[in-house]
Amino acid sequence: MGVTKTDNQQLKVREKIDKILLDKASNENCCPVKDILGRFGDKWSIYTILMLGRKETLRFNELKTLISGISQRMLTVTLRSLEEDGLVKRTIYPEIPPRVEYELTALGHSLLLKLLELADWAKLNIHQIIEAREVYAGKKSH
Amino acid sequence: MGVTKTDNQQLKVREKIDKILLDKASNENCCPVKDILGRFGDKWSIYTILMLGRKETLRFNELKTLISGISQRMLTVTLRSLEEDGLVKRTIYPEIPPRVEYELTALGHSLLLKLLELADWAKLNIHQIIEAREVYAGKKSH
DNA sequence: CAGGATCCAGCAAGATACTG
DNA sequence: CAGTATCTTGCTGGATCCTG
Repeated sequence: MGVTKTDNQQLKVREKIDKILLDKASNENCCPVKDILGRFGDKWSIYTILMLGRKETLRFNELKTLISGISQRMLTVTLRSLEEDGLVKRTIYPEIPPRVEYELTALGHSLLLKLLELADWAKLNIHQIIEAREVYAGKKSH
Repeated sequence: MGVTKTDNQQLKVREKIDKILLDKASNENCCPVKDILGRFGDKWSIYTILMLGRKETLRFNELKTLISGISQRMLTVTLRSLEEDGLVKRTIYPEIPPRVEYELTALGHSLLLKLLELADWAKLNIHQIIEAREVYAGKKSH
């Protein structure tokens, strides 16, 4: 034998990584992961997706109130990029005063689920990370 | 009845979101997800983690070669922040010429797995997203 | 009410030169 | 070899004013 279960897992992981890196080559200059993560790696996208996940639809100023600290411009920019990626649907009602409603698309909902999984990881390990940061800070000042 | 399976799923999702947002309140000013995502949402962290996932250990210049386009400074900064969070272990061998080896910690490996899951989502949906972008671009110029 | 346009500050990130 | 230090720049994101 000589091949443990851990070794096998390792091999699978490396295979997967290689696949992703291959995709990168086939695409222009960026692997999908990086592209996607780049999208919601910004300051507000995650909050926005989470907030939209809590209700069916939300209006612009409702979102602005829910996402504390966001500026008008950033909310507009964030919503536009999410809309552009097909994660958020924007519906304009030609009324006076104007009304615009935002909601997650099916794609947006499926991303939301993945984000929640990642959130679980984060919640599970946040203490380890914080601890590591303290250790690191301690070593630095030693 | 009147409560479909979809409704139940929706409720669970919203519950989960609420939990995350509560954590945000208990922490300083940031939910764990955002904190964590902020870390590897930058330009190079993901590549670095992926590359480190392919080998046991890697030296500074090996990494620099593997991650095409990264500058010396950015590699240093990226590795330091990953080390600070306890995702990467840095071992210095006091030789001449100096040798420094980097490897993923257990925590780093567990994050790698989650990143690969996200990568799967990205690979599965990248075409939908690209299509959405084209539709959006088409609408804009219409 | 929803958001477009503009201006500006601050930080992220690149290039270059130097060091233990 | 594996960085650090410094300078410079480009873009993110904020504030403000304006419009359909």
